[in-house]
Amino acid sequence: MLPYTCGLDAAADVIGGKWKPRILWALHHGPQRFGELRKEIEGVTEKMLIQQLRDLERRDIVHREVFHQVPPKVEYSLTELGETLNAALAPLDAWGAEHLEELELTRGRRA
Amino acid sequence: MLPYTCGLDAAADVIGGKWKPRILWALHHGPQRFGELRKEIEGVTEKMLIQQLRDLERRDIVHREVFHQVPPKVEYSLTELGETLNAALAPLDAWGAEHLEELELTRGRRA
DNA sequence: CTGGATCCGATTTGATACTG
DNA sequence: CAGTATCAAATCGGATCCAG
Repeated sequence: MLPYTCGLDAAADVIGGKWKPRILWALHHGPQRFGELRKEIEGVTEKMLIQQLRDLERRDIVHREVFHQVPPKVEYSLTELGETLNAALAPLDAWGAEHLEELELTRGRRA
Repeated sequence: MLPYTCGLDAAADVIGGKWKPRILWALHHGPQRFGELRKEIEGVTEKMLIQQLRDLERRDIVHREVFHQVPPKVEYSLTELGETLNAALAPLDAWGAEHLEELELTRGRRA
């Protein structure tokens, strides 16, 4: 596998995929339980959520904390690295918000 | 299809995929011909490059200018919207660059 | 040189049912 | 509640050949 060619390349690899931006965004507000994330991120299946969370955990972007209780409780939160990533993502979010309408218009059509 | 839930969501949709960030990055330096892009973006096939360029063109991120010559010449450049996107991408690039080493280390392993 | 068309395999995503 | 397992569908990426 080729090394990353620029920072953008590396960052894209971390946040790539359909759900990771949504997850990061959701965790922006503070630690969240699995079930809370599932409700907040509309349309995601348990499988995908777990898969993506595990991946972000592996990359040290999110922290997973298990509370040994009945019923079970697991909380996900941003690590320090995750916080810096989210900060770097903020301008992109602002850009998307600013151009939301035109982006909706040109969405998903295939020539 | 559900509407975008936040700006980040929308932006991710635009720059998503394996090659789009690389393309944006390459066009950062100014207008480029098709062949130049192909050389600069190591590993990309003609098909993928075309496909992604068309998509970015559709979204009004890149501009495509055809010079009716022999041999043919086509130049790609960033639109104004594309420029603003690239600007919003800059912090993300900086983040990736700053954490390049640790990101390389945790890359691509699947549990 | 630019780029369209087709075929194919790999990867990603999803629906559903099940477990501690 | 949090997570797993399995199977199937959709999408993505790449190789190759073809055309203006």
